[in-house]
Order: sequence, then C-alpha cells, then structure tokens
Amino acid sequence: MSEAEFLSAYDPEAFPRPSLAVDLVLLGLREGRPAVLLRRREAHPQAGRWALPGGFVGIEEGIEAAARRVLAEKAGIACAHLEQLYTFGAPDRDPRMRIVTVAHLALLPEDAFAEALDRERALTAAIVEVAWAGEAGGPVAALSLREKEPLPLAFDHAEILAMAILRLRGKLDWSEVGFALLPERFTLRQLQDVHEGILGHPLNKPAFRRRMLDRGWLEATGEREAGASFRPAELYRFKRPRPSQEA
Amino acid sequence: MSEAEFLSAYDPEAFPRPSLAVDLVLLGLREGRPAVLLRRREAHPQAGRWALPGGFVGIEEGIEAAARRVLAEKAGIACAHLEQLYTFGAPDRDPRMRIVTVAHLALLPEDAFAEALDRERALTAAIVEVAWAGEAGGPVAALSLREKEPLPLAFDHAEILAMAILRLRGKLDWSEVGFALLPERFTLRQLQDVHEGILGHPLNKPAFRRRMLDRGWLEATGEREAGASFRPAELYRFKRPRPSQEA
DNA sequence: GCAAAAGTGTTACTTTTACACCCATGC
DNA sequence: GCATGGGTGTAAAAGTAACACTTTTGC
Repeated sequence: MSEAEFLSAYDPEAFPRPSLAVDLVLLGLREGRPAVLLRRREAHPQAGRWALPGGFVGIEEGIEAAARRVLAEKAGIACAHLEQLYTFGAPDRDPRMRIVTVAHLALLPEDAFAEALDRERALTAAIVEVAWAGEAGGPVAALSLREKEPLPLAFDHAEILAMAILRLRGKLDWSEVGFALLPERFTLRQLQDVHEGILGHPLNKPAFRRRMLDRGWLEATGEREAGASFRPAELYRFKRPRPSQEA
Repeated sequence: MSEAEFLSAYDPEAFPRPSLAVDLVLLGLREGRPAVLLRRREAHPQAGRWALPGGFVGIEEGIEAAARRVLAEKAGIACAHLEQLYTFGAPDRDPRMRIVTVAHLALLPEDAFAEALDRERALTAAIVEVAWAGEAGGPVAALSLREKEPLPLAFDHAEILAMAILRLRGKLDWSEVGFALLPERFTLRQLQDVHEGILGHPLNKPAFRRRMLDRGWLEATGEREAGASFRPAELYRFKRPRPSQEA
C-alpha cells in the first residue's frame, strides 16, 4: 500500500474527539497591579460568572492563528505579545462537553489595555490579586476595578490566570517580556513600575537601573518625558538584541 | 432557560474538530549525552521515519492521564517525572488529518531507560545531538546509538525534541528536575554528570558541589558507592524541600 | 606506594544590594 | 529656593569560579 492509498483509506471520523478551544489571558497593568480583561457570561453554563475571552479552533486553523483571531475579534487588538501558556483538558472542566483549551498569555501596554476596554463594551477589567510571593504559586482572585469585590471566574479560568502570573513572574527578569507591557518609548521608572507590579514587591532603584542597562536591551532616545513638575526622565526604547550568538 | 435546559439543547457535534493526541519525549542519558526512545514508523504516513511514542486522547480521558497511559502502554513505565511541554497544532503537521498534539517530557533514570529499551522491542534509543550552546535554541538531531547516523524524524517531532532540550536546560539548575534522571541514591559525581550531559558542557567540580549542597535538596545517606578501585563516593538522596514558604 | 577519583580550603573575581548624594525641572 | 523625582558613585555583601591540595580506596 502506497502512502497515497493509505491516506485515502484513512477514516478521520473513527473516534469521538474533544472540542479544541483557545482562551486568552489579556494582561496589563492598572493602578500598578496586574489586571485582566474578562467577559461576563450571559449564557449558560455558568451564566453570571466571568470568563477569559476565548473561542474554538477552526478545523483548518493553526492554534496561534486561532489565538490571534480571538484577540482581534473579542478585544479588537491587532498585535500584541502572545505566547502559549498551557493546555487544560480535565474531562469535566466544561459541563457542556469535552473541551480542551490551549491557554495563551497576551500582554498589553497600558494604553492598549485601556483602548480595548473602551472599545469592547463586553470586556471588563479586573485587578488580579496574587496571594503569594515570588514563584510559590497558588490561588489568585479577580477584583472589580472600583469596588474591589471578587468576580467569580468561570470554569477553570482562575487556574489559568494563576498560571499566567506564575509564568510571567518566572521569566520577567531574564527575558524581554517586560517590554511588552510598555509603550514604544518609556522611562526607566515606568519599566521598574512594570516589574514591581508583576512581581508584587518593590525593587531597589539603582540596582534595577544598572541591571537593565547592562543587559543591552535599552536604547536611549535622547528625548525626555514632558509635563512633570520635576526633572524629566530620559525616554528609552527597547532594542531587540542581535538574533543569537553563543560559544 | 435554565442551565439544565441549555445543556440538553446544546449540540456538541456542531463543528468539525481536530483530533487530539499526546506525544512523549522519553528522555534519558546514554554515554553521558541526552537520549530519546523512538519508534520506527512501519505504517504510512512517513513510514520508515522515527517518531516519538504517542496516542490519541480518549474522549473521557484527561490529558495527563492520556500521557501516563501512553507511557505505560508504549514504554511499560509505570511512573516517571512527566510534564507538559507545549501543544503543537499546525494544520498540516500530519497529512492524514488535523491532529493537534500535546507534547510531554518524561524523564527516565539511566536504568529505567535501559529497561524500557530492553522490554519494548519497538523502541530504539537515539542520542540527541544538540548543535547549540546554552539556551540559544535551534535544531537537534537524533543519532543511532552505534553508527551515530542521523535518524530522520517524522512529522514535527524534531521540533518537539528541540523544545524538550530547551526546556530542560532552562530549568535544570534552578529546579529539581535533574534528580528525575538519577536513581534514588546517587553520588555527587553522577549528579554532575547529569547536569553536564544536559547542558552539553563541563562544570567546575567544587562550585557545583557547593551549589547543590547549599540548595538543601540533598541528604547524605551515610552509605558509599561500592566496587571502585579508588575512594568510594558518598551516596546522597534527593530530599524534597518543605512544600513552600516565602516572605 | 601508586593511581584514580573523592572531597575541601583558599583566593580572586563578578554580580548584587544598599545607602547616600547630586542633578534638573516647575512652581 | 524648595519640593520632587531622576540619575550616579561608592562601598559592603553575597554569590561564583578557579586552583591547589588532602583523603581514601584497590591493586
């Protein structure tokens, strides 16, 4: 039997299959704390609970493509840092049917976060309250912006959110993800605010400055921040390092 | 409409779905280098190429459960360190049909690796040749044990293998995964061999010893290695740290 | 005693941390 | 000139790397 013959004889419907979805943790910073964009579920199941934006993966659609489509359709965002987080597939995670979801983490600078919140009326921002320090892991809660009341999350989305925070904390200071939460030009103080917001604790200023500058990621623009009643800070730009070179 | 009514009206067959599989990178060390267990594909597609052991996820089966089942069925291994790696779902990764696979990394101590290789005649060991240093990333090759000839890998399995190495290198020295590649009792030299094999470069002995001992992961057993014609090394045991405590 | 590898002490070096201070700007 | 936050110098501390050396075993 040739490969072509084999393929034509193959029955792709032989076994029942789970549905495949993507869910997005749309993460930004608000009031110096991590924040997510959530949708209130109007339909069953779990009507009234808050869910991460998500959608099914099309039969001819790549997984990242599906995530980008959801990003565009549900949040109106054309481009953002997007990475695969983890795949959640407990048989009972959704009562409708077996749905396996590939969770993704999308990082939004403060203005993109605010824009999406303005534009998409279905989305609500929630502060992410992290009850643990460092990379210990554990539960997180989503709090409403104003009343700071907990918003109950749908399905296993609290777990997904917790993993997003864990991942981000883990790679923040050795990778370049931090810049995805900043506008194109930013001050070192803004960069430090991002790190402090994600890590959940204050950092030493001179040490932080030097670490960042020594990484070779930053390029001074020569421009300065405007509108402050004190010494204006220099604006930096993220300089993508040369592709790769190692010994 | 109540939640119960909604659920009974829901049609789970509304859209075509991808098939969902798990693939396992069964990683061990052989001749001081990383090695994987592969199956030669006898059937189309890609007959003659070498594939990671894998299988479909049952409709009522959790993803990790499926990975453990494949571990048991295809490698005869009841228990090993197993972690989810990444989900691969390019639409054309398998010519039969759309198959999305959740790749996993399983770590086998040297004897478990050898046992699985002996027991399961369908499995072949291959040395993983890593062409890059550190965590630069890039292509890897699978070489036959004896002739050191490259074994062509099926589908996107070379990519999966590369990601397994990348992941392992990345977390080797701050996490406890290294111990998953060792028997219950081991010498510091064996531990160093594991690290050197995975990282692909030699390490300084006193520095390595002290780092490991200072981590608080090791417990001296008081016993000593036997059968050497030189000073026998102390045997240590991995001591799981207290669950978690942070400031 | 010799060979081989285990295991340790010391020094030098690099990176990180902390504190203090100076600088530039708007009011 | 004063308040405010930006930015830098210096010194202490911690962690890492390298080397030389001692120890213990089988033959």
